[in-house]
Amino acid sequence: MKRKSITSRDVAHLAGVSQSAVSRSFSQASSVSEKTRKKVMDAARQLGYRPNTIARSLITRSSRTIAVVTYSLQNPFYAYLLEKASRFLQEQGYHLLLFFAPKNGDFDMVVDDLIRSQVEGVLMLAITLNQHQAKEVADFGIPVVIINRTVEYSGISQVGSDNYQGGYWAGRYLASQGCQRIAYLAGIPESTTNRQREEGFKAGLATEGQTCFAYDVGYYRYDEACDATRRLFSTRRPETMPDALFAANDLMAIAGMETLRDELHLSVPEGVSVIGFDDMAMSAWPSHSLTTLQQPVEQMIVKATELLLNHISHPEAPPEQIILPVTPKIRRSTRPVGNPPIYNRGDK
Amino acid sequence: MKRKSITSRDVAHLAGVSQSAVSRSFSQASSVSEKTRKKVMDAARQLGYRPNTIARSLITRSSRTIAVVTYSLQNPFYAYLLEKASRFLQEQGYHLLLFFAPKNGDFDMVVDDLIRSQVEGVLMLAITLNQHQAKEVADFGIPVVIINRTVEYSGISQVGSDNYQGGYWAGRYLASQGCQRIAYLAGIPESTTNRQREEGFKAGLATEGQTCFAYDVGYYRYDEACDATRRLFSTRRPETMPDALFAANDLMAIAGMETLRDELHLSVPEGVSVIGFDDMAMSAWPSHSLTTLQQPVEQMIVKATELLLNHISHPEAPPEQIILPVTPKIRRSTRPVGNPPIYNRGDK
DNA sequence: CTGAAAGCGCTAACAT
DNA sequence: ATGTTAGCGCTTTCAG
Repeated sequence: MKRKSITSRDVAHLAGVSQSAVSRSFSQASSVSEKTRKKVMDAARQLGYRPNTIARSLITRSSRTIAVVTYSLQNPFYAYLLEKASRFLQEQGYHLLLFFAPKNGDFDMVVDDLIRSQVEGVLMLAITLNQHQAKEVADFGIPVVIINRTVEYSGISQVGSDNYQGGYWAGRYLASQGCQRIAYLAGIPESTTNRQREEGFKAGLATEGQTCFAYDVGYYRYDEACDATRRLFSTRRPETMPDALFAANDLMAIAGMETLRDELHLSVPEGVSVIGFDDMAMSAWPSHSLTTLQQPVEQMIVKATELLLNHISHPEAPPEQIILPVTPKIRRSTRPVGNPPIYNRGDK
Repeated sequence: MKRKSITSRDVAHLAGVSQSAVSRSFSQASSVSEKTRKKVMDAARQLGYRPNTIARSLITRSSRTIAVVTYSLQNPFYAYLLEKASRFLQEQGYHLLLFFAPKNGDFDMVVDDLIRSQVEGVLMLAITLNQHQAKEVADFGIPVVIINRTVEYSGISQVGSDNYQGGYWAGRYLASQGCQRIAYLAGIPESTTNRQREEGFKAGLATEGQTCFAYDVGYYRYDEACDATRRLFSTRRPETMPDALFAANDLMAIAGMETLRDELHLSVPEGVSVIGFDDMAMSAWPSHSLTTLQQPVEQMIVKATELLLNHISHPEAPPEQIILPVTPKIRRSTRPVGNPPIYNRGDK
């Protein structure tokens, strides 16, 4: 980038005004006469001048940039969150710096990078900062809002949905429907989302006098969830085989269904009822038609971005934790109430 | 952002060295004695100092930032492209500024914003710049690489895959398999990807003496593709109903299959063969098992980012157009060769 | 190897 | 309303 750029000085020369007149002309509410502004704008157009955002940021000490940190876009739910949030922030005149959390877990570098970049705020999508990292960002005075994950550090704002309630609904619904052997397919075990969904689920089962029949871990990933499903249903004896599956997110629920149907030759919902969590767009597609707990994406984004913007303009505003309700979406991956399970495992 | 930040001056004071010594200590290959560097680093740690990237960019005239412009992440294929590209660039030490092209098509503002941001390069995912916009960016001296879309402006580098060849394969394969009435489900009609795929497709059909039996437009979107499929198959007379469908991308192909199976009660592949384009992760899932043309994502990203980085370091390097081969993935959405089509439209 | 000094391109008082 | 001046926090000559 050694290309010499056109500066406000150049424009000033050509327009025959002072350099600050140029600056003023390009800032919204500054006192410039229409005449000078016009002269400046003409000269600017002629030279192809653009104000240098970096120089402006340096002096105003505001980058108008927000960092969005995410881990993976493999899960369409997060791609959706990202797009929504980005568009919103972009409309508010912010720039978006995108960071992916490294797969190797070297998150400290990202945090460091974040801080150096002078971003005015950080939006985290389902990323857990540890204590130390969270404090580092907070101590630096950068507002952070975490979406869909929580962190044990009260200094940070978080918005998520009611995972416990969702899990509770799933557990209770399956049990009340006559499912007898209900399995749980966990996300990342130590994640708060997973823990809350799991606890809620167990509490829901308990209302019907049941406990979790089987448990495996899919780490919120498609392929891992396929494996876990195989393990969960790897028995030949019907009495040890689950007749329902609650997965901690939709991606895993769909992986479960695919594996059940295609590999294990078990039918959904006749043989096994399946419930997910999130309600991604594709969960509603006919081939999946997944019963799930819908997270209010729109609301989450609105709340999170509002919160972030508010923290930016009012640094002393106390952190908030917002929990939004989830909505059960009953589709065709669960049996209608009362129907007994039917096994029809193929023999090939 | 009125929070007063710790500057290199503060660190210099504490460490008892000059401000430039601090600067040197934080830049990789600068002549500083280990002793001074240590003093500086200690002081820096103590104060929680981070070099201000903005100030650095201003003076070095290099922001180490690349803009990624995309239109939508609704299509998982693009989410995947974005993640791959971002991670790669991030590993190269670049920051990523993410821009979404506004839905209302007001792309000029984004272009302007891009330029002001002093990004060193622009990576466009499936976004068409018009002549004027392309020139604007190029004239400013910012290298641009467009992935998976082409633009009629020779001053810009582009990397895509062989759309014509892919379309050709699809057309020829379906025709040679015995399909008689092959329909085309177009993406955005005027997009180059669509035009090339369509032309190749027709050429492929022609080798078997066929022409495109029916045509409709899905704009590369799921819901639009469902509608288009309904229109395409809205006949009662078997001889006017297509027996195969080639969609310009996987998302539409899947939409087609879903609609065919669930609404129209036509089976795939027995009643209708379906081929897509892209090979998204989910296309391989059992429930879709979509025959498609695989784009070499990994390669596309590698080539595109290499090209971009190269243009950044060698501004005079001429633009290149790279076309990568696609690979047919034959799955279960197409009939094995020779099997005659079977209609089994349900009557509900 | 290190410090002093001169800016990068812009905004924001401060005068006029 | 406009020009002048002083930096924003840093890198980079240039001396020493």
